[in-house]
Amino acid sequence: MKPTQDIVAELSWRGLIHQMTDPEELPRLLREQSVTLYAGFDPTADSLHVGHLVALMTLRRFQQAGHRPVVLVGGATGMIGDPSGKSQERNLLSREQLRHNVEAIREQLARFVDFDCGPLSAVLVNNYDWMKDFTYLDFLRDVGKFFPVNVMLAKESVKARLESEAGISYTEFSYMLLQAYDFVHLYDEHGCLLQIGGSDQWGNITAGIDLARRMRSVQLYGLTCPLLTKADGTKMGKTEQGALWLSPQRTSPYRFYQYWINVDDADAGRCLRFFSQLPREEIEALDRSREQEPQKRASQKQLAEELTRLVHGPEGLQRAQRATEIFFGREIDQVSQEELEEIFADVPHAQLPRQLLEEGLPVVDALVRSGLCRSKSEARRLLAQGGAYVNNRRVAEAEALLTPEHLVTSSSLVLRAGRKKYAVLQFE
RNA sequence: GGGGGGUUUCCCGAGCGGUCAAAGGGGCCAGACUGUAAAUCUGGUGGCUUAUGCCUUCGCAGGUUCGAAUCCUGCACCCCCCA
Repeated sequence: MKPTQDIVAELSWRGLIHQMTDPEELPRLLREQSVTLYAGFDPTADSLHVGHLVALMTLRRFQQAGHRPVVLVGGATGMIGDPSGKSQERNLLSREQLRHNVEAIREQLARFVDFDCGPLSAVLVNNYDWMKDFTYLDFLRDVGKFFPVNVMLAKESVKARLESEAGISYTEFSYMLLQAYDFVHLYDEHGCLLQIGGSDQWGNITAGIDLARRMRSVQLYGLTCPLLTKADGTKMGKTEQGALWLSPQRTSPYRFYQYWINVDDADAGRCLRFFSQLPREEIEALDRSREQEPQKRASQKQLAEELTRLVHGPEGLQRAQRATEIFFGREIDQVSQEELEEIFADVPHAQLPRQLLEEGLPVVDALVRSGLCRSKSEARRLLAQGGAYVNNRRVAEAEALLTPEHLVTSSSLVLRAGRKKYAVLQFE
């Protein structure tokens, strides 16, 4: 079977190739035949995050180009902890936790690759399945024997930790053996020839290639994607609340959407190339749009729309856009309780007795009780500086009172502090 | 073991015994400008019934004094020099 597209050329103009083994042979192979390839994801949390998105999208592109992806969930490797790119030894997760995480991640993966499309259907595997019965002695004899420690010590992931205060445990040191063996196993079981991953995975990937050569006398390949960093050098996908997660429970579709809407111009081009499905001409048209009419923010809108739809589905996107309209729109008038609940779903809510409102609740108190201000002094300051809003209408008088007239539904009203911080007050 | 220096509000850092809730910078918050951007500018940045008022805060515990972050004593931790 032939691939439908030159994947290397595609990845290349998008800037998605950091390194590959055998740059002569691999592109030719990928042009000539449909290849089975894999990428692994360790279940360190019950959701993937934006950091995983580069590899995920690349896997997706491979499938669309006519190759077959194997997605590996690291039930076994997750028990050990990958030292790559980590400056500290990490705590081990419990088996319970891992099982839960594996299940959760499994569902998310289905959004990116197609598990039901004939011969190119993606395959989902868990390395716990083949590692769990591998005894320590067998592993040392069959796999460990092929790993010269001096080579292992030279790997960047290990070297960095050896030189640091934190050091590295034998457990994490052994991580690369497991990942290397995964590659060999997937070659045996699925004819997997290529492993892809982030640039920090290079050492682990080449370890697998070496192992396959020694154990099976076969030539496997590796390809890594660059790490997604911002123009200022910091990591993409970090928010004040921590990582930007793919799970709607951890990061609401609204916040996910907003993250991309707010991407810096300097980063938008790279993001589009990395994450968008748009063809080259359209992305270049967006580049021009950013130059000539930046205020339209066409790139950010495209990015936010496409990614939110992919990760949260069309309904998720719609909710995020509707919320955006309200959040950045004019005054909030009458809305139904359901609508308000939906739009402000991930905004903090506070419940107060209705009587307070009947008696007239000072805005200062409301700001504190909603959690938007930490003290009355802070609330007064906010009021004085013009940063306090009730139902998106600025309130500046320090003594202003909230009354039932301020309700936008039968029992709720919306407070805002500054540009973007909201809270819903419910009176019962 | 001997000698010296330090510990200040989120961080760095200044601080005459009263006029110190404590300079300045950073960060953070708000506002203006704008494109829900960046840069810039302005204001704010312990709490309280907003008050020429009260309370809490300057490593910890005591003391001197009308009055202490500022002086004294002890304790803890950190740094430097000599042995």
